[in-house]
Amino acid sequence: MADKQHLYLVDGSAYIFRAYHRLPPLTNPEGTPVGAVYGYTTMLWKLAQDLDDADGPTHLAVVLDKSSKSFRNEIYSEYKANRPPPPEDLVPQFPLIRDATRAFSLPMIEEPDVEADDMIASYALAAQREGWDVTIVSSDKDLMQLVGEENGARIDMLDTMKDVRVFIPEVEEKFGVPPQLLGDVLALMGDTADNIPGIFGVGPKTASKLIAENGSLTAVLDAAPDMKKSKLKERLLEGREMAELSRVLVELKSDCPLPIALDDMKLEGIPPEPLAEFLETHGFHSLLKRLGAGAGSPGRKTNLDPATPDTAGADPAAHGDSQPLPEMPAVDRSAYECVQTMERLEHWIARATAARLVAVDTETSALDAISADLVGVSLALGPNDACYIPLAHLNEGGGGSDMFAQKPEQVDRKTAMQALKPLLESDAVMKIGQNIKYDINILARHDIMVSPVDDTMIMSFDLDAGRSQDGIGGGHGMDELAERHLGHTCLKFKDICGTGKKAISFGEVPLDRATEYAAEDADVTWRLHALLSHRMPFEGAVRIYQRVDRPLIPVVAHMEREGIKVDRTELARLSETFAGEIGRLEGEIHEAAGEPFTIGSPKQLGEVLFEKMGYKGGKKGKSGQYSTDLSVLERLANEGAGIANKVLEYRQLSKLKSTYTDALQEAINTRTGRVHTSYSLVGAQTGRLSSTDPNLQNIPIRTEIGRQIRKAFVPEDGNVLLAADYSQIELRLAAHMADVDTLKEAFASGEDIHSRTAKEMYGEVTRDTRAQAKTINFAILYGISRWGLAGRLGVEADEAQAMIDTYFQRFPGIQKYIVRTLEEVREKGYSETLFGRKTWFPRINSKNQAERQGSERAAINAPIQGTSADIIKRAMVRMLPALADAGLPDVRMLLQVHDELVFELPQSDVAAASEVIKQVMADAALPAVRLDVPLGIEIGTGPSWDAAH
DNA sequence: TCGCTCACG
DNA sequence: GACGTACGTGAGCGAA
Repeated sequence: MADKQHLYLVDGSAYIFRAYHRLPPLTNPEGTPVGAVYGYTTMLWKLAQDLDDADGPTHLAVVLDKSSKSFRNEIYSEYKANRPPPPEDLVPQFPLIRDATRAFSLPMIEEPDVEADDMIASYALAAQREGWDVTIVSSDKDLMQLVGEENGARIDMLDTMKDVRVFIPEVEEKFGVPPQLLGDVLALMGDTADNIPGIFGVGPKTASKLIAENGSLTAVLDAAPDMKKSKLKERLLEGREMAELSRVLVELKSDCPLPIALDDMKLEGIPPEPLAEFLETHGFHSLLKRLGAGAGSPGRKTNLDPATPDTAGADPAAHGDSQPLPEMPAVDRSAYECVQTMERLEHWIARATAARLVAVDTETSALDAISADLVGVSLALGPNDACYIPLAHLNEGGGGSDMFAQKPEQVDRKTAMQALKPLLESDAVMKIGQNIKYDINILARHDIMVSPVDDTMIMSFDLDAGRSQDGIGGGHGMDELAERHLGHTCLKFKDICGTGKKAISFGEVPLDRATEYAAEDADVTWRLHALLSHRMPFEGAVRIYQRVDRPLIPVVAHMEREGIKVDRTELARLSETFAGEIGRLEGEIHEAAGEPFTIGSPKQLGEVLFEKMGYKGGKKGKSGQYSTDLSVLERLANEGAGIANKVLEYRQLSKLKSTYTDALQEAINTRTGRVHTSYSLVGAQTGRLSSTDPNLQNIPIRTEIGRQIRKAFVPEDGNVLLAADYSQIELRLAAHMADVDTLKEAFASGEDIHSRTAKEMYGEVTRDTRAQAKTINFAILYGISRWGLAGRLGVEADEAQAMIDTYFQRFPGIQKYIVRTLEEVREKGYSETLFGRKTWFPRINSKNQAERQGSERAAINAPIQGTSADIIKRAMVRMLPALADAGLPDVRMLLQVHDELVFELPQSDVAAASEVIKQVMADAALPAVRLDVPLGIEIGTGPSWDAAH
C-alpha cells in the first residue's frame, strides 16, 4: 500500500500580516524592509524540514490573496470595508513573498476574485475526498470550520508561530462547539476585522453558548421570540437578517475551480540553487549557512548536495569568514576599541545608557567567580560596536614579580567601577550576558549588583534544550552558539592564554589581543541576544524564561556567594581514618590475589578475579573488559568470594576519600572560609540545576559511613542548618499529570504511597509487597521495561511483565499518560512541563531501536522531573523576599539538591522560618498551576547537614 | 579523552 | 533475530 498523502496548504497572506507585527523591522542589504519576508522564509523552511517526518507534508502549496474582492463584496458591500491599508513598510514585502515561494520551488496559487480562504477550502475538501490528510497552515479561525475527519482523511490546522496543531478538540475547546457548528457561532459573533456584522452585543462567549444550547443558528434565531425578555432577546430579533447575512459571509466557498492539480503539488525536495540565491540577495545568512552545511537544510537532504559549487561558494562560512545575520555585518575585530582613559569610558557609559541594552562580559584571572580577580570588562552596543576596558593588566609575560615593570595604560579599577556602577545597576538598562551569573558574582565583589539581566545561555537552553545531543555546556556555550547561529568562529581562550604549564592569566595578555578576544565575546553575546530574543515568542520559550529561569539567576548567584561552612578538621580526621582502612584492605586484597595489583583499575581487577583467581561468570562489555561493578562483586561475594567484599569496601572508602573528604578540604575558599559550588542552570536537559566544583548535590547520605561526611557540613556558631524537602514530589506530580484518582486520594489523606500501591496491586501490605511497589513506582517514573524491572526485582521478565500489567490495570491513567506523552513527543519533537518548559528529543523517531527506546524513556520522565524542577525553582525565587517580608532577614539559603533546600539561620528564627519556608515551597506551583495533590514538605534542623535530616 | 564506577535526587 | 535493559546528573581514576 502506498503511503498516505498529506497536503499542506499555506495561508501565505494571513501569515505575513502576523509575521509583520511580531517580528523586528529587519532590512536587507539594499535597505528594503524584509522582517515579514524573513519570518515567512523561516516558516517555509520549517515546513520543508518536516518533509521526511511521518506526519510531514507529501504535497504542499502556498495560497495567496490576489485581490481583496470576492463574491462577498457583491452580496455585502461593507465586507472588509473598514480594513486599514497595509503598513507602508509591509507593502514592498508582498512581491518578495512570491519570490520567496518561488525560491523554494513551491506551487503558488493566487486567483483573481477568489479569497485565499475559499481556495484553501476548495483544495482541502478536494484532497480529503481523495483520502488525503490535509494540514492548513494558518491560524485563521474561519478556516477552523474545515477541521474534521471524513472516511479516515483528516483536515487539521497548524499554527507555526505558536507551534500548535488544531483538530476537533481544540476547536471545541476554543469555541465550545464542533467545527461543523463553528460557522453558526462566527455568524452570531461577527468579526470586526472583516466587518462581518453578526449580532450586536454578542461576542464569542454568548455565541458559542447559544449555538451549543440550540444546535444551530436557525434554531437560535427561531427560539428568540420565546425567550424571556432581555436585551439579548431584543438584539436577536432585531439582528436576525444581519445574522443570516453573516452566516453566508462566513461560509467558505468550497467549489472554486482548482488551477493546479493536486498531484502537481507533490513535494520532491527543494533544489538548493534558487533558494541560495534568494537567501543571499536578502542577507538571510544564517539560513544560507544551514543550507550550505546540509545540516538542517530543508527538503530531502539528497537533493541538497553540500558540494554543489553554487551553494558551497555562497556560504561564507565555508571559507572561514564570519557569518552575519540580516542587518548584521560580519564580525570585525579591528573595529573594537580598547578603552584606556576615563574620558573614553564615560563616553561608552553614556552611549550604553542611551541604548538601554548592553552586552557585558568580564575577564578574570581564574575560572571560579568567587575567588577570581577582575581583570577587565567589555561592553557591546551592537554588531562590531564593542569595547574592552582593561583594568588590571600587567605587561606581557610580566607575571607581576618585577616591580619595576611598567603596566599598560589603563583606567584605575576602583574609579572605573564607580563609573560603571550606575549603568550596571540601572533599571532602565538591560544587561545581556552569556552565563551572566558569573559576571554578577564577579561584580558583586566590587559592590555592583548587576540588574536587570538577560542571559543568552539560558535563552538558548529554554529554546533548544535537548536539541544538541552532545557538546560542552550542553550545547549552549558561547563558541558553539556563535558557530550555530552566527556561523562565526570565536577566538578561543586557549589561543589567547595557552594551555597547561605555559598558560598565562588573562591579565598578562597584551592589550590588543585582549581587546580582540574580550570585545568579541560581548559583540557575539549582543548578536546572539538579538537572534534568540526574536525566536523566543514564536517558539514558546517566553513563559518559562521570564517566569522561572531568568528570575532565578540572581537567586542562584546569591546562593553561590553564600557558600556553606565545612569543618576542615573533621574532614581531615575522616581522610586519615579512611586512609588507614584503605591501606589495610589493600594488603588483604593483594594477599588474597597472591600478587600486588592496582585495585582501582577495573581492567586489572577483572583479570585478577576472572583469569588468575578463576571465578566464573566474567562478562566482557564492548570495550573487551570484564565488568566489575557493584552487581558483579555482590554476586561473587554471595558465591563465597571473600575478596569481593573487600574490594567493595575498598572502593567505597577510596571514593569517599578522594571525591569527598580530600576534595572538599581543597574546595574551602581561603577568603570566605566556606565552600562555594557553582550551579549550572543549563546542566540538565530536564531543567534541573547541576552543581560543579565541587558537586554539592551528591554528598553521601545513603550509608552510615558516607553520612559521616554530611556531619562536616555545619553552620557558623550560634546558627543551625535547616533542610526542607519535598516529599515524593515526582510521584505526586505523576498522580496529578496522569490524573490517577487512587493516588491523588492517597496523597490527599497523607497515606504512605508505596503501601497504598502495594495494597492496590497485591491486596495486602507487607514489607515485601511495599518494597516491590516502591520499585515499581520509581520504574514508572523512569519509563519501564519488563527486563529492567525484572533485573531490579530479581524476578523473570514474564513475572515483571505481569506486575506491570497489574499496575496499569490498577492505574489506567498512568498507561494513558505514557501513551499520550509519547504520541505528543513523536509528533512535536519535544515534551513539555506543566510550566511550559520544553525538552527536545531528536531521536524519538530513530530507526535504531535502542536509541529510540532510550529517548522514549527519557521523554516519559522529562515532564515529571522537569515540572518538579520548575516548582522548586519557583520556590527559590520567592523564598528570600518571603522571608524578608516575614521579618526574617538573617535566614540564608545555601544549597539546592533537586527536591531539597538547605538554609542557615539563627536558632531563634527556626520556628518562624520553618513556617515561611514550608508555605513558599508548598504553594510554589500557584497561581500558574493548581495541582490536584498537596505538595508535602518535610523540615529538619540541627548542628550539621546530617542532623538536619 | 574515554570508559568505568559510584556518589546523589 | 538482535538490540540491551530505569530517568537525570558530576567526579575521580586508570588506560590510551
